[in-house]
Amino acid sequence: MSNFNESAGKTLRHSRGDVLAAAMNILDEYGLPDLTMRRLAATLDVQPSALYWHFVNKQTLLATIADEIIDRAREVPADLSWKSATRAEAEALRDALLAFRDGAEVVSSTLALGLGANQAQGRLARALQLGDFEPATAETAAAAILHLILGQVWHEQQRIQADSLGVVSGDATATPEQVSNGLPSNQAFELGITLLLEGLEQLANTRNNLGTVKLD
Amino acid sequence: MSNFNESAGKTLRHSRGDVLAAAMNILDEYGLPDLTMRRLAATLDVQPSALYWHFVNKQTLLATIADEIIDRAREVPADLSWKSATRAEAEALRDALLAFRDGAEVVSSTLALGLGANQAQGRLARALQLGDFEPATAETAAAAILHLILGQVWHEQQRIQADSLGVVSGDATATPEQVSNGLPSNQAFELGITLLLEGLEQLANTRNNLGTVKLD
DNA sequence: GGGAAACCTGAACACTGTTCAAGAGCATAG
DNA sequence: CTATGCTCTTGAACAGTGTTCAGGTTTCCC
Repeated sequence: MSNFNESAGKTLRHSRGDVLAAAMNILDEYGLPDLTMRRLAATLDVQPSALYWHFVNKQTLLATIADEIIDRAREVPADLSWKSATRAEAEALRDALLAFRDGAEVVSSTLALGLGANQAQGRLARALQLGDFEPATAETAAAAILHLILGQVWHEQQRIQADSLGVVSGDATATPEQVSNGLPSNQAFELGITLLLEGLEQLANTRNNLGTVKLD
Repeated sequence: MSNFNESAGKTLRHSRGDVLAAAMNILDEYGLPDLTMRRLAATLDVQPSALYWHFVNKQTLLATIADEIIDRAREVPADLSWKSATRAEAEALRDALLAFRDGAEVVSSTLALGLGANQAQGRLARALQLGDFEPATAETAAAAILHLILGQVWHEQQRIQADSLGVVSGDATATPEQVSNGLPSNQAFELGITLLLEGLEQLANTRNNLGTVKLD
């Protein structure tokens, strides 16, 4: 039999973590549409059916990836006000999503299917609890912030990919920052959560001063 | 040859509008996963390839559906303040999304791909312009509101479908309103846009009083 | 009637996720 | 040192997806 294994390929018998890592590598390098079970199996030198021993579904694979993506969001300082803490959590979450190609879409989908990625909302809600909001209010506001972040980053990552391809948008040499006459992504994100945080502070004030809240 | 056409089936030669209508019917009755080109063709008594004369892609079909969904959003009164007008537009948009099964997911996807559904953001931005916000600010705030609506309605419609199936969530006879200890959908939506609108009003005030805006 | 445009057929291509019986590889116990 | 059992993989197939294309109809209009 051949004795020297050239090209360093055949590493037999992978673990669930190996499959997850390989999947996240494909996702980050080639994007979500290229993350197919057959391709994933090929990079592991394995038949596609072998993957189903580690993950019962492709959906649970994606959910695990989503959990891992948001698990990598950095910790925020513990001695912040509710407002700064919430903003810091939001920024950490945004960065975590941006750190992975198509990260927002993956997390969005699995969150919409109710599978995973609850930790994101949990962290935001915990930061909000530092203010004296009712639990249901904090949880709902956290969901709102999360939806805002996911929508914006999804949009942003889509445009990154569209720009990487040769998609010309009408005029040649279009201003790279504002495609649809809005603010650039960073400022758009900052504006969004600032608006929500200001709104929440207003809510806290009226609650403390009047005891009841009057909307609009 | 047979002379009486029984079972009232064969209506030959459809138009683009027919295909669109049939597709929207499948979407509303059976959901997005069941909206396949083969099934659509079958309901029209046509081969799948025939559909590609009317729509070059399935994606453009979905984009057209998305446009149609938000086109059906009701008009809002013209004599409102920027705040009431924006809220009214947001509610009209939400209702339009809820009126169609998986409406939020369809609009979300096609909007993320930059294909259509810009009218939604346009209407929100136009309402915001009634306040004296800078155009870029109004456009960005409109995008934020849109993302919030899409995220919440997507989540809501997902749960509607999950509840229609036999998905039990831990405890039997779980409270039908709040699954993850947040507010019910209507109030969650109301809270979300109220926060954004209050934040915007605060922004307008500080701008008018100080000439410059200080965040956080 | 003739010509052009609108619309459709039939068959294939290149994929996708998923299932299943069967078989290797490897550790632990007798 | 063989045997039992668990972990992981094979190979082949199934049922489904969006899409293409050359060649036919049917319908409208001059």
